[in-house]
Amino acid sequence: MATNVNDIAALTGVSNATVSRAFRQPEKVSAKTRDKVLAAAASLGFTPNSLAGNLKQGKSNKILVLVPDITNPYFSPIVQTIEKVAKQRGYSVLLGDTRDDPEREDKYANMLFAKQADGIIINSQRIPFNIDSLKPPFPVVSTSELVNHKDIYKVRVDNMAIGEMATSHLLSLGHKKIAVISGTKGLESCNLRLEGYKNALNKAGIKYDPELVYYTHYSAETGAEAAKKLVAGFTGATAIFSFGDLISIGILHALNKLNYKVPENISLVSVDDIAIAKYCNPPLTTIAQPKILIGESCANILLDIIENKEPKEKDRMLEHELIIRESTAAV
Amino acid sequence: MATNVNDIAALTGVSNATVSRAFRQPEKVSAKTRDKVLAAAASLGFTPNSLAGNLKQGKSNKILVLVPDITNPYFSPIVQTIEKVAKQRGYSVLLGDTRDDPEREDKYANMLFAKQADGIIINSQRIPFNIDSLKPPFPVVSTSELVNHKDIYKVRVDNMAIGEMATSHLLSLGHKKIAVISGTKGLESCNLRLEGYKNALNKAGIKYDPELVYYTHYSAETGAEAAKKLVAGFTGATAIFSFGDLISIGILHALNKLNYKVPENISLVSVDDIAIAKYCNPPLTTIAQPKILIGESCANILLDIIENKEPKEKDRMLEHELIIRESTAAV
DNA sequence: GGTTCATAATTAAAGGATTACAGATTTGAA
DNA sequence: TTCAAATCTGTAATCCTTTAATTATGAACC
Repeated sequence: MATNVNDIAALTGVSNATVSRAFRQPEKVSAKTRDKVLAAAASLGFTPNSLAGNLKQGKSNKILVLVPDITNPYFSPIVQTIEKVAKQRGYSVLLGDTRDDPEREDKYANMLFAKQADGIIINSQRIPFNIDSLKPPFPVVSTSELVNHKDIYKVRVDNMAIGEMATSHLLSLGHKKIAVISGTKGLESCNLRLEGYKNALNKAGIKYDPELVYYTHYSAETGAEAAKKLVAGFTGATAIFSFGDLISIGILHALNKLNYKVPENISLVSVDDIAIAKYCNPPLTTIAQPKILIGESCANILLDIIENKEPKEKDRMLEHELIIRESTAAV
Repeated sequence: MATNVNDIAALTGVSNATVSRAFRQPEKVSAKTRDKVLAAAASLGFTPNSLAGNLKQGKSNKILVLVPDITNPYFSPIVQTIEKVAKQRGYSVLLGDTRDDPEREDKYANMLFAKQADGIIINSQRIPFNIDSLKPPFPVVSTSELVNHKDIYKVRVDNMAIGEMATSHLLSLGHKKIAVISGTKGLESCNLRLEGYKNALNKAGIKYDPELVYYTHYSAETGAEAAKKLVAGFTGATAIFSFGDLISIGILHALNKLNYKVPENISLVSVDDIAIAKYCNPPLTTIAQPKILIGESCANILLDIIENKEPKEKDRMLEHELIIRESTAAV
């Protein structure tokens, strides 16, 4: 059973170099030789061992994609797009589902140093390694703000503007008491969205009331809990700005159980525009994040870095968009 | 800048073999030497190059997971679980999102032959390579029926029983005219579920009516279209058995637009129990597939094969369960 | 002190493809 | 026909780690 280029070389009477070239740089081999080699390889079921090639070339042709939760319909299309672009450009995707566990993040990051991945796309707040141990340009792209890392390539969205846009939409419908159900406390994106909320309130001459802000996590389950608390709080809010569609799905569920009608009794706007947002009952008004574009940009920028094509922008800010559906209405 | 074991060896005055062992089999190195080596490596930021190790050992420590659509909330938890188990057992996951495209499937399968992955988990109908080019036990696990491949390890669910269970549930509520909205035509799982539907009908003495069967795809969008067609068909069905929760979400949306109330006007049961099924409006009655268990089994079986621990069962059938929520009611 | 065993460390040979460089052959022009 | 240029092929070094086989070290005991 043929196992390597030498066997094929022996069999076809050419050198191992030629066999290798027949696979990797076919244009450098005469048609006749190439056909002969490829035919012999095919007949013996031989495929060049990429591990050897990877070692020799010092390159794995793989990129690592870290997400906190692949199950979250916000992240999955991003990963899907990254995979698509990567494959087009000749790379494979290693998936690291970190669950926001620093230990797992660290372990995955180590694959970069062990040369198992040529670069990494990080969809969480942390950079799980000392950036100085790499020499620039770092093969790293992050989708977070990372205010302390000006030297890292980023693809992101203007979270402050998003907060302002969502709030303004509710204000324009006449809402004055707007509750916030935020994502995980402490996330920079959440801070910024809240900042935007305050700005919009401020411009409308409405005083910010911290009592109206609830913190939860990016899941339907915790969103439902937050909604229950909100209702129990008797705040008199006529609208809710939730920081994620998944949270909104939980809110919708809880509100429904409590016989609150959306949008008749209370309006709901959120962020993400995940695939099922338009199929909710009622369909969600939400601020769409350009998930496909985010994925494409992350992948292309990272691969450009890896291939020494300096990407244009170091900090790419992508457009968001308000999608008005049926979960918001005038007071 | 230190780049390999030899550098560390020179620096610490031991041999490269000892450096290697300090990392891979630390128990075989005296504590003193180990500490010295590891300290030197740490101070120089050295991590052994896994590509070289992989080559030498003829093993990549990676597994390939093929899914038609990572965005589908049925697949994402399976992948998430596989990733978790794999990491625990020392493997990384390469993600292949195939979109049911045979060309992409083939390309990915080739990674197995190029030694870039030690095994593969396939969540689609096809085995995208000639199984005979591998020698048993094949490092392949499939979640499909694959009736023509008795020699492949499988982890699956009893789709016929599922079809029967869903239908029986509706029958027990007094429904007599039950429409089916199936997944993609031709999928073996769909055939079997339909078979189960027929069996249940048969036992209840109800004649099977092919006019009541609609084919669509596993997405909310196409599910909604199918529902519209169904309503336009004036079949008089009082219940729908949809083959996936995602389809049901589309159905719910369409029905809602058409002012049909679920379950008052029409009952709806489906399959999967995806995470948001219980947060739908109304919450979906559905037959849960054991997604976590499927993921765990796939991963453990595959890794057992890879590590030459013969797995117990070649064809593991996992339990499904009817979860009664609020989308079904008595006629 | 001299032996005997463990234990620890070293030597040196893979593992399989890639590629710079050199040598060979063909092509095309004169 | 001849020679330069272009194209193709071969040689051999290299990528870096792992590990079988071997040797060195040291502890324990008589």
